[in-house]
Amino acid sequence: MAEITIREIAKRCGVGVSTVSRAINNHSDINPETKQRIMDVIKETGYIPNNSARNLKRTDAKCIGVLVKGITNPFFTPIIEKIEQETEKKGYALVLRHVEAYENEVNVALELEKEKRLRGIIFLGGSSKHDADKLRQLNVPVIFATIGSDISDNLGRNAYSTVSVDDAVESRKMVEYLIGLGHRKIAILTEGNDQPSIVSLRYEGYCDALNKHGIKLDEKLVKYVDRRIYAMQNGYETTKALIESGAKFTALFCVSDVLAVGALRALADAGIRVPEDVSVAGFDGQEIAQFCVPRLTTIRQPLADISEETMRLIFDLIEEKRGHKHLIFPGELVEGESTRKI
Amino acid sequence: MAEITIREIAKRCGVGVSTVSRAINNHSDINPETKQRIMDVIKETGYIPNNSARNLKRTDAKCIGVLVKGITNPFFTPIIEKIEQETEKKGYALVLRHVEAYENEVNVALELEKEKRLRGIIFLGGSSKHDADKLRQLNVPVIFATIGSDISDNLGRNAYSTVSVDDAVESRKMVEYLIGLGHRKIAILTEGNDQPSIVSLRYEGYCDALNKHGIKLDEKLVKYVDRRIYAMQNGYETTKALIESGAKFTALFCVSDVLAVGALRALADAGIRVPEDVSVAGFDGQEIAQFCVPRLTTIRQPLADISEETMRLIFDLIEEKRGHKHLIFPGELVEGESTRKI
DNA sequence: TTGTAAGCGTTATCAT
DNA sequence: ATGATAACGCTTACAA
Repeated sequence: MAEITIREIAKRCGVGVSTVSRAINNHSDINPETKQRIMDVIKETGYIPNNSARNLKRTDAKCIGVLVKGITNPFFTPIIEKIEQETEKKGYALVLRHVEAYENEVNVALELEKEKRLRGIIFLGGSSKHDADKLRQLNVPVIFATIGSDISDNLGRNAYSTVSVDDAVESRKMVEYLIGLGHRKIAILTEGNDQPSIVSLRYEGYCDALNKHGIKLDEKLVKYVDRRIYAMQNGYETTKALIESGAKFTALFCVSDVLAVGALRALADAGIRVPEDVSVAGFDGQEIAQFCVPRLTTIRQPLADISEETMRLIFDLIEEKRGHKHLIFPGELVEGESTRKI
Repeated sequence: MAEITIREIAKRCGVGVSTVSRAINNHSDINPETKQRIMDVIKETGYIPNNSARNLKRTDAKCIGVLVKGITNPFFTPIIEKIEQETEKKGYALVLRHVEAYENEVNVALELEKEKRLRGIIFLGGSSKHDADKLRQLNVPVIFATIGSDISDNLGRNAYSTVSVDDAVESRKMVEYLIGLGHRKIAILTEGNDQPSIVSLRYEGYCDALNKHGIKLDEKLVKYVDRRIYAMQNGYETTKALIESGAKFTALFCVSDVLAVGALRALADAGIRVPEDVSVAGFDGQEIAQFCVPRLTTIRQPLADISEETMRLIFDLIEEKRGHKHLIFPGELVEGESTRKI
């Protein structure tokens, strides 16, 4: 069965292909009756325009691309929803693209920009460190949302924007909060910091806080999760290992809420009460934090602000109203039921 | 800055465009030295082939498409991972496409099939009821995974495949389990069943079970969640309303684990102990079910089997080894700590 | 092994 | 308001 094309529709309607194109694309310079006739035939035949051909020819596609590393992470859900809303409001189309863990998001963006004629690109998730030159190969504005970056790097500073919390600062905030509650033996569940990442910044904040308060970093209280398994499971097993190691701790700081959920379960299984025996804190402020038992003390990222400013910024950049910016929003320490004064 | 094209590369290398194309696509009929020279220039210039142009011309793209409604639903994560693995193993490329809630997934598929020259399509999430004629417009094999359907419909039966659990049967299994534990006043948290969906099948199973055991359906125990808000919040609020309605119940069956998590929290807030005062059951067997406190009794969907068979089937269909099938796998009732005998 | 040229299915330009 | 026709950037016969 031969694919039906615009030519075929034109033939059946007894009009030229450009007229059909006009009908499809809602151009004004077309007789409404002709248009109706064409639309009828299109519906009848089930004709669907080929997007590859359209993208190839089209120059003015108002399209913004969102590349998400870890798209199944519910953390991104509210951000994506906001992006969708604002994009539509501006009359732009959205291309949401999932980036595999092993893929380099900038490479994917490079491809997608050409394929879809993107006008702007938003990165969610993934690395916080990118080659500025490569970034500049993207001929359209680029924003990293919820991914802070090393903006002391003057080369990179003007190659892209960032809208995020300061992960190191927020992390320190949480650890200082725990210290303020009287904790000195504070364990941490973090990821391997072989790559520069948000998580390594959170680990940094932990170290800073301890340091500032004259608490010596105890290697035995630093546990790295194995990235390869799902996060809750990860948090569970690593916490179990921590407990079984016999190391003494009165608080456990997890670099994400999801890890913390696993930790809560592991502690419960070991008969360790939260917060009576051990305080537990998370990071992110995901939905689960306020629904788990006990509710989790966490750093809530201001996702509404972040998404809003991201959208404002991307359109300003597209319209060349201003240059690249690095916006930092404060996180909010939400006290749950998982921490207590000792 | 003019986009760099294959012509430009050819010119710079002093070769024809087809030679460059050969280099890019790893064709064998090319001098390794020429190829190397070309690849060097490509790297140097940062040239990236335009995918729209490639897809337009290409006829043999070995590509399978996965359309996911609700891609941020972690339920799909393990399935998608399996699909990725198997697709790669077969030397196929994967096009993962997010379908908006308001979009019709079949329409999106129709577009994508042409754009990307798909050879097969897998649907995850979304409606279980589709127009068979429209489905047949897709010229490639179609499978609905984890979405059972009304296969008594003879027209549709041969237009697509399904690989799933029988949601009505599994749901009945769970409710009968609760009945077996001595519960008679069993409330349910479900979605509005205005649309034919998986959830409506689960509700059906609930009714069947009650009916079979001579328990009259009590409208006051049937609570519909408001779809528009996030699921846990949804489960929380609806359960709260149920509690405040004053209706008496000893068990609460939630049509998804995520709803159940919200329910657990609402019960805890009301000072109702689980499972001592009320038993709670979920559905799906998501990761959270085994990490929440108390662990959730749920129906675990055999996602490994489902994904495996889906992949086997799609390739068989592509290679025309066999026709459409409707595979049903049994779910597993996992006893957690959230239910008890009364 | 390599180059030339003809499409792929659209949209944009330019006549009419 | 409409129709030819030339791109868009690539792959793939077909020639050389």
